[in-house]
Amino acid sequence: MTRDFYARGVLDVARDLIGCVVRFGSAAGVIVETEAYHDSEPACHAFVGLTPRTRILFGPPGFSYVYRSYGIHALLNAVAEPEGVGAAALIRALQPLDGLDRMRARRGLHRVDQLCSGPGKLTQALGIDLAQNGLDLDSGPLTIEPRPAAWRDPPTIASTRIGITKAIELPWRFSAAGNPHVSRPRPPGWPA
DNA sequence: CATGGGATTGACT
DNA sequence: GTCAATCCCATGC
Repeated sequence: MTRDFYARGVLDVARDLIGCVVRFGSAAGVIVETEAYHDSEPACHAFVGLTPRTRILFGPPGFSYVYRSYGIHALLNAVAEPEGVGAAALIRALQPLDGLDRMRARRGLHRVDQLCSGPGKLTQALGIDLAQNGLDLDSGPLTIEPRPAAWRDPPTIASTRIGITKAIELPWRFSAAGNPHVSRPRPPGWPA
C-alpha cells in the first residue's frame, strides 16, 4: 500500500486494511481484524504527546509501530494520518495465507484458526518483534499488500475495542464478518 | 532512580 | 470464570 492510503483518517485506514495482506519473511496472512487509535482519545499511546515512544506514531504514515504489551507480546500497528498527527491501526488478527508450517512451528500449535487469531499471536506466528518497529510498510522486509481479488469489498463489522480501560465506548474495532480467525471476544451480533 | 500500568495470552479452578 | 508472566516506557521525586 502506498503512502496516500495511510495518510487518510485512521478509521478509514483501519476499515480498509481488512482484506489486505501482511507479509514478513516466508509468512503472510490476510488482515481480518483491526482497531483504530488516535491521539485525541486516551486509549491511544500518542494521547500523552510526543515522547521517544510515540515518535513513530506522530511521524509520516505508512510505517510500522511495534511495541511490547504486558512485557510479553509484540503488537503490530500501521501508522496513519498525516505527519504531526499521532494515529495508527492495530492489526489484531490474520487469516494465514503463506508459510503455515513456519507459523505452526513458532506458535507450537497446529490448528489454523489458532495461529493468528489475536494481536500477540500473529506477531509470534510471523516472527515480528520490536526490531520491526519503524519500518516502511511499502518497501519491505515487512509489507502490507493490496487485497487479493477474492477479498474485494469484504463485509465488515464495527464494534467497540478490546482490552482497554479508557474510551471504551468508541466503535473503532473492525472485523471481517463471520471470519473464523477473528479474535475473542467476538463482536455483538456475530454471525452463527 | 523507583514506581506503576498496560492495545495479551495460556494455564488452571 | 480467575490469574500470573514480564518488560518497556512515562512519570515523579
